[in-house]
Amino acid sequence: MAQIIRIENIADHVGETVTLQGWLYRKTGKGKLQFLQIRDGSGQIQGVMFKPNLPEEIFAAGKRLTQESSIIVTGTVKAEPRAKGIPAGYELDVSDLEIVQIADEYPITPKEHGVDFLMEHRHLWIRSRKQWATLRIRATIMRAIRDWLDGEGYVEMSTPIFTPAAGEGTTTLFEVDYFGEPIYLAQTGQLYNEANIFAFGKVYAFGPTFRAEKSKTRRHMTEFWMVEPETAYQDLDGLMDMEERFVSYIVQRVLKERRAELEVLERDTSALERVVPPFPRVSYDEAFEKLQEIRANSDDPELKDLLALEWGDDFGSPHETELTKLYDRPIFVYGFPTAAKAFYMEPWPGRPEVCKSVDMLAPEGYGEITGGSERISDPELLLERIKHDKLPEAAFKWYLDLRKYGSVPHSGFGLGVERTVAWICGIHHVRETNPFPRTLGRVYP
RNA sequence: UCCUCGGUAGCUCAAUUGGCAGAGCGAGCGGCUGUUAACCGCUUGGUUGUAGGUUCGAGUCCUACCCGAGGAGCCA
Repeated sequence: MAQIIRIENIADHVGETVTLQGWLYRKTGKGKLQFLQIRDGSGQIQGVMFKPNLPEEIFAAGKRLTQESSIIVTGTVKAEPRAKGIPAGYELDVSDLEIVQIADEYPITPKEHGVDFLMEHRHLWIRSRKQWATLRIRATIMRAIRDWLDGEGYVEMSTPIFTPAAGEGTTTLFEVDYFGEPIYLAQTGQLYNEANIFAFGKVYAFGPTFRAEKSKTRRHMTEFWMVEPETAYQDLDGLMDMEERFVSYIVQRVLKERRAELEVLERDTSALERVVPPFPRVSYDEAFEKLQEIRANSDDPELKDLLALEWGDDFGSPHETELTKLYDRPIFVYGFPTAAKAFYMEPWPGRPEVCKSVDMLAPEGYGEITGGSERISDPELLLERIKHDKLPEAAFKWYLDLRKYGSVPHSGFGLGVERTVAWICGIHHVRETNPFPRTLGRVYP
């Protein structure tokens, strides 16, 4: 054995003899030549075995290898411009091969498979190139999220996952038995973060969140990750400024650090290069007009039906999709009708029928990736809204307290990690952006 | 909950009017010095989602159910 290295560092070892610990991803034999596609979790490289250059038993060991067999391979690193590995441009001239285990017949072949089969084998599917690339990018996105917020002076706060039923609408909450009492898995940490900002000024929560929605679409999961920054002394305009800087940083960071993975995914990176501030800001009223226009000009009766909308309705995904088609970068839609939004959102000055809410819609049909608002800071108005929505006042006592002891304008948003990963990776369905997705009707594996 | 489509070999799919259940891939064996979804030859492969019905005969037609996919609704 030589020095053990990881494939992602292969460029530092050209001309050296090194050892790789990994798995056989694929093999092609050609008589006296064998090509082993080796992966070690950090990358992929082709190992070349030429019979006349090797002891007979080593070459024979190569022939025995099955897909996903675990192997320890020693060889000389060569620069080879035509090699397609990850990173590209390197090859390993194999001199020794140790078999750790000959893998059983592996169910996932290089050919095509259906969604159900792949989801049933998710524990193995994550080894495949595109899944591997997606999940590496996910990790980078999660790191970029923390790096940007930490760099801006935000303090990470853990908010509870066990929560009392703060309001109505428990139909979308997962109920848990808490020593005989029903409690619920958190849908958001926002209300707690509104308490946290009065102690720390700028905070964020980052973790899993749970929604018992019976949604079976490519953008829904019952368990997903969300980052929720909340900022004191920040109004709606300040919120949009912050969001566009934040999201641009994440995208540019992925472009910088995960080129090889984006290439595996065949992602059009020019669409990502354009993600720099400022993002277009479209009011609900303007968006409403645009959608009416698109609907009027459409020849497709089905689309006309899907786009039917009255002022005051929240947008569905068909509306978001049509709207984002008009732009080549993320957009903000702000000023939604108050009736369609949550009780805590600050009303628009002089126009109480709309509120200081904002969604960010990703381009290329990906739709909503963030939702946020400026929060009500006036205690009397907040109480009025709680009563208007017939929410249990007692449960919000602590929340109302926040408006009594040094209340300030403040705002925040939630960004859905899986939807963001899907957009940046150019992946159709959010289920591929989480290693073990929980969706309606599937919790295995 | 509603709409649409589907369920046949380990996988992806085919099977004409109701008439012998097939192909490719995978796997196994052999061949090949530049493959990378390799290629060539041979071998291996079936409770047609479940239950019932019609029929001389059902993968195909009928009924009910189960499961999956896409979408809608729903979704701070």
